[in-house]
Amino acid sequence: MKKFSNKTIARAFLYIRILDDRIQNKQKYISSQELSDISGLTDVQIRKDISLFGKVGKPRVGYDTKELRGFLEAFVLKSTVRAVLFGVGNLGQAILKYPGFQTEKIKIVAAFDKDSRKVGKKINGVAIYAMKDVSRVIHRSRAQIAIIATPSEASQEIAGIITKSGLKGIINFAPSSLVVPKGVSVRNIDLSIEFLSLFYDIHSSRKRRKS
Amino acid sequence: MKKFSNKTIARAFLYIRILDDRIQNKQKYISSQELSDISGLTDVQIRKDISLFGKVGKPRVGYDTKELRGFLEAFVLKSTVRAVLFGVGNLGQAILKYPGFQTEKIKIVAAFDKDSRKVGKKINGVAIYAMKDVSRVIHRSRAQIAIIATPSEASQEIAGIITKSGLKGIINFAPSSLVVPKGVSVRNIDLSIEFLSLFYDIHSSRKRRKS
DNA sequence: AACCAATCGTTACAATCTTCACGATTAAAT
DNA sequence: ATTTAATCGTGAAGATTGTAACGATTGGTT
Repeated sequence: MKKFSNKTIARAFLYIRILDDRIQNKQKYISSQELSDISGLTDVQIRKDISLFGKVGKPRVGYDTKELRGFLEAFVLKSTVRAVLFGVGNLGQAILKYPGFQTEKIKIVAAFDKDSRKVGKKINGVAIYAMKDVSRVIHRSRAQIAIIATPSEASQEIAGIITKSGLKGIINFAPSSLVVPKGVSVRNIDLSIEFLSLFYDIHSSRKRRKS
Repeated sequence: MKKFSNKTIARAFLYIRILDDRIQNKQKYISSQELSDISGLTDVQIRKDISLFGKVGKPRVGYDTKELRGFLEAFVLKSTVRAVLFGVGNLGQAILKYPGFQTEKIKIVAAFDKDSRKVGKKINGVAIYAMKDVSRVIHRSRAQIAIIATPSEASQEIAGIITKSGLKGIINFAPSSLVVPKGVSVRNIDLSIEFLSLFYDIHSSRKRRKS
């Protein structure tokens, strides 16, 4: 399979979202310039990204919104992503209700929590299970990635459970670094670091750039 | 002021957090190798990052944990960050209770919500105000950055209110791109994109790297 | 005192990512 | 039919980021 960089892929998803919005508004074509205005990226970068996947734009016109949407999707969005969630506190519940997942091909198929009062309930249609059922539920639901939204103290232990169950991808919201076996991908989403680096950005540089 | 790259700064915050943990455990020294094992970054990168700030390591011993902590902090963490939050739904409440903020120098000083039933309440010690009071509360609280945790539809309008109030930094959790004046920094935290790109990562490349 | 091993700091190198410059293409106007 | 203007696609240059190699320093060992 041809390999595209992480950054290109992340931008491709952004383009797809913008395209979905324009398709809904019955817009037939969109130029790299317009995509640039919306996304904050440069028009050249957008053309370059898209051209990595293939030639699909029409000179003088731009890109056919539906065609480009389908084109990008074929490369990056082959199937629905099924995820399981660990930790149904505020953050976990926020994730279960996250609006971006409704339209995207992301489905949270099960949740787990230590609190026995939560077990057996459903939130936004997703059932909450006890920790002892993790392995069984993961296999039965054919989950592909896991989300850790527990307190930091529990995150490493849960990462172990997750990898033992065979999952190869983890999104970690706990402010901790996880040790995982080779072959497992981790994305750390660290709110503190986002805050602090934004703050640093504001204070250090007066001539601003887009993030 | 000397300028460091965003990536270096983000890693510096990560080092600080690791150091805090080790300082709590009374560990006196730490090597770049140990930092590497914990963080997943290479030891060379760590030494290089740290050396950008200055010479502070001791050959054959490593870095004095407290000294390095203080050293990094002096460069990147000059003062407490005061933030206001827009939208007190699940995500907003998760942010208000986010454990990473307790120890870090991040303080959420006020929250806003359209829902009049929420206005006047407090969550985790943070008062919730009505939207009409935004400007007044921002100025009185001397907030520096804003967090958008509202539905997407509202995010652009709120970004306008925020920038009119003079804030220069926005963290946007809504799956939308914001148009802001020059001089305002935006960090988009887009959960869909994180999920999808992790999923792509798992499927495309079999020879894995750390993220 | 001399040696050894661990560790930092740094220069040079490599890889990745972005921007630039410009030719190619095509719809519309005349 | 010709011209024009908008837009794409892309090879080359430039910028940024990460890696490797290795000398310099120092605590411990003999």
